[in-house]
Amino acid sequence: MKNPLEAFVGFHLVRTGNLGLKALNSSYGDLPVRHPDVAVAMVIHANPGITQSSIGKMLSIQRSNMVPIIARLEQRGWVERRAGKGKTIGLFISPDGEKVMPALQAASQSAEDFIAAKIGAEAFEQLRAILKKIS
Amino acid sequence: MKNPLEAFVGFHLVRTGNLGLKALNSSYGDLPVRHPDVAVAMVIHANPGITQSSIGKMLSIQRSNMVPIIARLEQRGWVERRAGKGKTIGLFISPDGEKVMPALQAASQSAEDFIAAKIGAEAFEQLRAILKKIS
DNA sequence: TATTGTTATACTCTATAACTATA
DNA sequence: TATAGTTATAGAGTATAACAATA
Repeated sequence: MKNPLEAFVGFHLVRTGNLGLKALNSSYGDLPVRHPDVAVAMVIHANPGITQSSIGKMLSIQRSNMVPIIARLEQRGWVERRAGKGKTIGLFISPDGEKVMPALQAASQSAEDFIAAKIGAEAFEQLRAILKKIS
Repeated sequence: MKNPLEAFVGFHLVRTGNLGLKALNSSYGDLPVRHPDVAVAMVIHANPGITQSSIGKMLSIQRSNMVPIIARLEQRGWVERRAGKGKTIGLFISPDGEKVMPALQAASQSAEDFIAAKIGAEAFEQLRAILKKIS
């Protein structure tokens, strides 16, 4: 049976995007997070005091869709909000958040390993370089 | 501002997958289709008489999620169903479907061009080769 | 028992519009 | 005006369970 979609990068991107999604979310195991939560936590961790809007721009997440993500992270006590200029709110990883960050990093890394094992180390590195070019 | 996710292929895949999704769906313009419809139509076109289940396996779409896709294609008169062995139903592109296939192909190709323009022809070909390796 | 088609449903993620508050 | 945060809502896509029909 022929798969005519193999020639189309667009369709491939959609499918492999879903593969990445499943790899990431299954890697979290019992951790009560989804992949956007982890991504946002990592960005806050690397940029203490960053605002929701800035994170949204960095990760291509709409402002409105940032709200429930931050709310979850705050509710778990992993992220703190401190008033900034105007209506802005600075975001910081809390002490409890610092404790869980290594687990989040390790889980994300295991998803990386899963993908690398699936396509081979060489293709994996090429893929990383190209995707980096896109964003 | 640092973006720690640039190091993670998994997150990249999710984001670029969404990029591919938007590129594809916006390329269809006035055509009353979404990207799964086009993908399925292309597979039927390349494999006359194929069953829903086989398409689902090829494209990683659940059996249950194939139902509304086929229903839409049939309702538009682009796809015909003919009884096969047992409970199986063979799928075929109808004459009306044949007429619209070039437009679907062209639209999908324009999405390809959009992505290629975004990352450059060289990276695009590398990307195609690697993604082909995944599926 | 295994496969196919189907229905119903829940969940995740994204998109849009509109509102308030601040500069 | 422009930006930040928020609320509400709609839509697309995926996942799961359960059922009937056929081999």
